[in-house]
Amino acid sequence: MSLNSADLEKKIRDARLRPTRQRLALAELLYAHGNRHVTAERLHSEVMETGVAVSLATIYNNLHQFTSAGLLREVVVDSSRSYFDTNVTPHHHFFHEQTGALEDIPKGALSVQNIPSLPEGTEISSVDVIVRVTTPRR
Amino acid sequence: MSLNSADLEKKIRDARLRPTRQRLALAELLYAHGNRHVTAERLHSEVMETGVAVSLATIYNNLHQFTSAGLLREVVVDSSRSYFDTNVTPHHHFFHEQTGALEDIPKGALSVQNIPSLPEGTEISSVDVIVRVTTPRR
DNA sequence: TTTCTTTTTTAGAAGAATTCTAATCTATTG
DNA sequence: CAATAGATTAGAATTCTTCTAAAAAAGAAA
Repeated sequence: MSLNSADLEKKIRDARLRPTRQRLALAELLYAHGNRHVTAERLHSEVMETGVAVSLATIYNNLHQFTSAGLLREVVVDSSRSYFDTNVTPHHHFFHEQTGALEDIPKGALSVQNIPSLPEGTEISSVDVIVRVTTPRR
Repeated sequence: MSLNSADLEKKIRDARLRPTRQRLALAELLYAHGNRHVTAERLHSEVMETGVAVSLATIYNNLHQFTSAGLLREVVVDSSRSYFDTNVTPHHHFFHEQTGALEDIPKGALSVQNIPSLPEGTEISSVDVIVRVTTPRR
């Protein structure tokens, strides 16, 4: 759950990336305190607050590199921005349509059954379930 | 399945919208020949091909107005563009990650079970399942 | 019809998220 | 250290979408 600097550096090295100041700062925010769902903008403002200057281009570069390396998973819930999830094990999501909050649905509970035959010549890459919720007004 | 001009005009009027030349042209493309999944750009180029000039702003306006009126449903599968589905009954989708093709999963087959308790104070707005598929190389 | 009101369309500007570019900088290797 | 491969950066560019304000078209009323 809680990774120290050495763990974070190993995680980055294992992904065949160099442990730069910027990457370590991002990894700290992403992995040092449990699972998270972040947008590029959110991560950018968080890292700036820590005092480590990281350009937005670097945020995007690293979100994508981490995703390719299997350290992050992109979750598509909103057509206007991308969310990245540090929990890369198979699981689904609650998405609050008003607040934009994304929350994991614990693995095991929800199940998807009877997926019909796939389009000719294809194989499943993933099955994503989004339970969209709202707070009803009164 | 196949709607004629009178049907299309009624559909538009029932949504309390005026049957303008542009709306009729869009409705024709969307509803006259079975269910479809379209992006704004695709619909724009299709309508231009028919010879009816419709600005992109109008395409977006109408996709949203149709969606609010329950004539279309927005399907979020790709963070870079919006897809609109003319099938507004509850159902799920196959999404081909390489081609961008979106395909309905017939209702009835697939089922989602054991949705755990919702975040405090919320209610379900919709449950969306996307089965992402790929064509394996070779 | 003619006129009046409301809705719709439009071009183009503006906005937001993301990607690109090409120069500079840094981590690693020898 | 020096060389080099990889990383970061500012800012420009791109893409998709929304906004703006003015002109056009539709519906209602007389």
